[in-house]
Amino acid sequence: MIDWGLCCLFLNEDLKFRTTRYSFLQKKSRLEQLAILSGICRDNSQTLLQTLQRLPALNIQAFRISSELFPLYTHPDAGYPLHQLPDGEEILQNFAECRAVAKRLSIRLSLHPDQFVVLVSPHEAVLKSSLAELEYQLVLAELSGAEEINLHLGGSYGDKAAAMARFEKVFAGLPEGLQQRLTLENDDVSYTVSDLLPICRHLQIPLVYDVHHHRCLPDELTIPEASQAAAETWKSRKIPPHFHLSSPKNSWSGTPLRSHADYIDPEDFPSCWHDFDRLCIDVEAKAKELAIAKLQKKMAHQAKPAK
DNA sequence: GTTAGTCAAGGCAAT
DNA sequence: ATTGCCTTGACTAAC
Repeated sequence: MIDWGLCCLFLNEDLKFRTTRYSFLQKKSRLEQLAILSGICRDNSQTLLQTLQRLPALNIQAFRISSELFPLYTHPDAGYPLHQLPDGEEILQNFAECRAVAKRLSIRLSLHPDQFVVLVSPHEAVLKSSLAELEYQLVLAELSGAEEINLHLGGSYGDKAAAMARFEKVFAGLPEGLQQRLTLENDDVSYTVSDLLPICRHLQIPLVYDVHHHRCLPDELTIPEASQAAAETWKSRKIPPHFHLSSPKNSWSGTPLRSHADYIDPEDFPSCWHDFDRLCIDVEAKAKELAIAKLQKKMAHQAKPAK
C-alpha cells in the first residue's frame, strides 16, 4: 500500500499560497509590514485548511507544507512572532482546524526546510540562523500537527566525517520537539544513504530515501539495499517509511540530471518498493497533483494480476 | 493585461 | 578571493 504525497502546492487546483519579499516590505513602515504579513499568513492558513480538505478527492494521503507559509518569519529585520500580527488569533484558530482535519482525514504532514538550514556548518552565523529557522519549522509543525521535519546535512567542507561529528553534537542540543521530528535525506551532492546510515542508526533518526538523488550520486548500495536499510530506520518512529520519487528533466541521458521533470516516468519507480507493506512516497514533479494522478493511473494499468 | 526580472539565507566548482 | 550556478514559482515593476 502506498500513501502518495504532494509537495507544497497544486498545479491546477484553484488554491494558491501567497508570499512576499523583503525588498518589497523594506519600503514600508513596521505597522504596514505587519499588516501585509498578517494578511498573507491568515490567507495561507486558510488555504492550508482548504488544501487538506481537497486532498482525499485527489487520492493524495500526504502533504509537504511549504517553508514559506509564514514568509520572512525568521528574517533578521522583517521577522515576527505570530502574536504580533493583527490576525494572530484567527491564524491560530485556522491551524486548530487544520490539525483536526488532517487527523480526521489521516493526512500525513511533513516539512522540508531548504538549503539554508545547515546544521553541520563550521560558521557560527550559519548555524545560528539554521537553528532559528528550525525553531520556526517547529512552530509550523506544532501548529499543523506535522510529525516530520526533513533535512539535508548540507556541505561536506572536504571532511564528511568531521561534519557528521558536528551534526551529532548539534543534534544533542536540539529541543525535544525537533529531535522527535527530524529526519535526514540523502542528497545529490555530498551525502549518500551509505554516509547517513551510521548517524541515523546511532541517533535513531529516520532516513528519507530519495531514489533520484541516489541515482545522481550513487554509493555502494543497490536501490533495493538502500530502500531496505532506509526503511529499517523508520521502525522506532512507528510510522511507515517516507521516500521521495522524481524523474530527471532531460531524460537519463541528458544533462543536467538534477532538475525535476513535469511527470514521473513509471520506469523510475523502483520495482522493489512494491515489496513494502506500506510506504509514503512524495512525488517531486512539476506537474504536482497531475503527476501523481498520471502515475497512479499508469501503475494501476501495469499492475500484474494477483497470483 | 502581460511579461521579464527578481528574490534572505549556503555551498561548491570554476576562475 | 570572487563569480556564477544550482532551482522554485509567485511577486513586482515595467511595459
